Amino acid sequence: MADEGQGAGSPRREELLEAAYAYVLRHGLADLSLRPLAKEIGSSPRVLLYLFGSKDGLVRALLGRARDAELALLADLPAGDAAGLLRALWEWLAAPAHRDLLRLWVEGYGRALTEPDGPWAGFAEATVRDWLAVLGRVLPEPAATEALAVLRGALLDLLATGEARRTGAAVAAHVARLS
Amino acid sequence: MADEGQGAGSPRREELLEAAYAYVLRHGLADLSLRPLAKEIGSSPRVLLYLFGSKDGLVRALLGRARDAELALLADLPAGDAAGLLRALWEWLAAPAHRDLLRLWVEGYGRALTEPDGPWAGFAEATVRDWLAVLGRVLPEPAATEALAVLRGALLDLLATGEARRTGAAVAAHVARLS
DNA sequence: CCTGCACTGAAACACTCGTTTCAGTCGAGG
DNA sequence: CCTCGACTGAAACGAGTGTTTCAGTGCAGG
Repeated sequence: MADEGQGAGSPRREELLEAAYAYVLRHGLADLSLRPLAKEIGSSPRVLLYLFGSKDGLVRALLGRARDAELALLADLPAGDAAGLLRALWEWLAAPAHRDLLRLWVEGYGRALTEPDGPWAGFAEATVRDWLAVLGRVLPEPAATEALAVLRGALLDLLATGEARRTGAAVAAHVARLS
Repeated sequence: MADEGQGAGSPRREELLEAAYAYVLRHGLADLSLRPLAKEIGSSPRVLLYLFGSKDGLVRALLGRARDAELALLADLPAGDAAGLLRALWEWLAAPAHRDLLRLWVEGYGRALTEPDGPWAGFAEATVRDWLAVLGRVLPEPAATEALAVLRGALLDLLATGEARRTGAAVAAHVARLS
């Protein structure tokens, strides 16, 4: 990496990354600015640049942090049949507590599509692969891709309309046909 | 509207809007800036502000223009059964010629979720409603919401990975179960 | 003690941003 | 001719941007 800054694995860096991550969950990544961010997490632009190398480096670290949160979810899923897995995934996606993370996720996804260079590069494709790997263990193609599409599409619907009942019913209808 | 500028329906405005729309399809909306945009479409920031009132007014007009393109698609769809409709929709979504529009669409969707105020407001929900209205004519709930989810989810997958075969097969599998 | 190293504060640099001010140009209507 | 309104160019304004420079602090190991 050419942009990691000086304190690659330092504890102070982890600490600030965590605080910045919490900040970004609330404010989004789109018009992230160093001065307001630094002020709210009790740091300074100078220090963020020192620890992350550049703003792009910071954004990359934040995106990586978001992906870690996603991978953590996918890691400790109840190992069972496909229907149970999908139900667990949707329960997680629909939980209000995860809404901020998922909004951030959609934002990063959108940016990654329009700007294939820059810090977002590869973010969209990476999450598709991550999820497909999990679903591929319990479903053959094309059912895995279809299940992923249902979850992602229903999530977009839910985030935009807030209608948990309708979107939940659609996912349930899909799951019901699996068994 | 408080932000439409002076030349609400002028021909010059339509002309520049069209040029700006083409520009935005190529460059995305995220870091749109008046000076580079004006330069490339043969105008000036001064004029854009005059015709659209503010940058937000311009962005709103561009988002409206994108939605018009979407509504035009939904309007002249072959009236038939659900399976035929879904196949036609996916064919449109997967067409390389529409990729720029769809990327712009994802970007606007993401921004609308993270910034409920501002010019993006309502964009995400509006497109969900538009599509659901069309699908609701040939499919009952929860099948309509599910079909929308499959199309949207498969589209996200396709835009990120470029794998037309796999995503197309997933949509086809879903459609096949309808009849 | 002293040297090095991780870290930080203050201030400046060199932009770019949306927007405004002022001064026009041009063609149509009275 | 004259005026009015639509439209435009040049330049400036003030704020905010990522980043750099310089000058430190405080604490570890030799």
